[in-house]
Amino acid sequence: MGGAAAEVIEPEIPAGSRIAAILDAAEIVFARSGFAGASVREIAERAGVAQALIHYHFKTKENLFEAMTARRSGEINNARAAMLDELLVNPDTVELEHVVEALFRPTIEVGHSLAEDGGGFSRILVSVANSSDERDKRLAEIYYDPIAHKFIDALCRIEPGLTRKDAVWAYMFSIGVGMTMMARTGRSTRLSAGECDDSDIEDMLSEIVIYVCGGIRALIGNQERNIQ
Amino acid sequence: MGGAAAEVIEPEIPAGSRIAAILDAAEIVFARSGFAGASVREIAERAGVAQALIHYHFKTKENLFEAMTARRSGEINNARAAMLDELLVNPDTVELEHVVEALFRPTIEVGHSLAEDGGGFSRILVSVANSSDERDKRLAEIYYDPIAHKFIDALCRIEPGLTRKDAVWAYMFSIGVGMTMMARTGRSTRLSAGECDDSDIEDMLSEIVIYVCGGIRALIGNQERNIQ
DNA sequence: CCATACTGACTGATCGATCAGTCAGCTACG
DNA sequence: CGTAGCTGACTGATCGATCAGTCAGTATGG
Repeated sequence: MGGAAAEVIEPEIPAGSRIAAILDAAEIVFARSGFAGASVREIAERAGVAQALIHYHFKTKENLFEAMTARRSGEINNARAAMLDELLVNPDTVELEHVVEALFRPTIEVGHSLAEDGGGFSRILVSVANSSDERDKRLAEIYYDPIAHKFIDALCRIEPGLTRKDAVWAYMFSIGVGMTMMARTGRSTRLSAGECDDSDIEDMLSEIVIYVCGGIRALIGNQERNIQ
Repeated sequence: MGGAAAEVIEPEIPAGSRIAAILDAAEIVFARSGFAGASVREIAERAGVAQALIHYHFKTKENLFEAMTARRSGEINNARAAMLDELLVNPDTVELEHVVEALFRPTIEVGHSLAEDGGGFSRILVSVANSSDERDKRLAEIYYDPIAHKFIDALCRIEPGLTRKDAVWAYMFSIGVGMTMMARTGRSTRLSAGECDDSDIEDMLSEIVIYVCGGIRALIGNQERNIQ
């Protein structure tokens, strides 16, 4: 019930260290089994360290989960912010498609780095974003609300016909579409008998950009209809 | 691994029975804590039965989870199919908006029946749909792929400009948008300072229909651009 | 010499599952 | 009618396994 008082963890993790090994292992295990389903023992085993070392560095399983989330979402959101800022240097030439691209591309590029099946952090991101669990909601608020506001502001700037309210809906719905991409369940492949391969990320992303931009522009159109 | 040989469970559950009480309790507990996070003990306690009774009726925790999923998804998908079939009686007058409405409305109406915060089965649906876990993927395939094919077929019929491939993408992306609605994390409310209330289901649904139809129509437009 | 990094051995709690056994109700037979 | 035989529903007690977390103690490098 703490409320607003929450701080971002970002403690400089030296690559190649045991701590990094633990976080890598945690990413794989949490991605496969979820928070409750994962065991600290398995993470320790995969990282090649004693279980007690995890508690030594991170104190609790929850802290470990947060540290792992913080590391990757830092990477992702720095890349997103950089792409967005670069676009907004010349605001008049920015197209909606560019903003949507900046929203999704960093997520898939770092999210699929680890784990043998390319699932990695993306899977964790999906479950955190969709969870009603208090822990997950808190993480979403701390690590993803700031960048969300940046993108919502950008939408309002480059599409002046969009109300603030519709911009928030547009953002939420678009993130929902992105979840389809990141969950990587193989369902689209199954439903299409192979035509829609959700492991072909480039193809999928180009379809998503078309769909999402169409959705956002429809919200603008609707607003104009309401005014007239 | 098993493969195609999977059967739909649908064993006629008498309402008011102890079995129904167990399923109701399971729905609430699984929705709040997920599969791994939920305990059979807590479900038994909430249902007011001995823990052993759950194992007597369902044998394993997994079977219980499947039975619970089967019951609600049966309800939801029967309603969806009925709405869709009624629309397709007069295929020429059907608008895309009607199909999208048929896709989402039954889900929210039965999905929010149980559980104090109105979360109920919707939350379970979200996690099953986005999970890469084998158990969840199997459930999605058995209980949701058939209705998915129906909707994809309907999209192709009423929007002839849509290729089969883009219809599958359209379906997947739209389901992704629907997840935003069903997860009910309160994030849209937070990001909009109250303007976008994700507990106001009617408002949310009307925005979703606009967005989703815009997205689908954009995929049609893109196909035409490719041909020219 | 001392702090930091690290470990093996351990704890109490909780997990899903199993067990023998109770009990109400039904059937069959004399 | 009555009672023996049987069944399905259900329970309390308890199983071994596994969980997150603790702690005393060791190794190591500046």
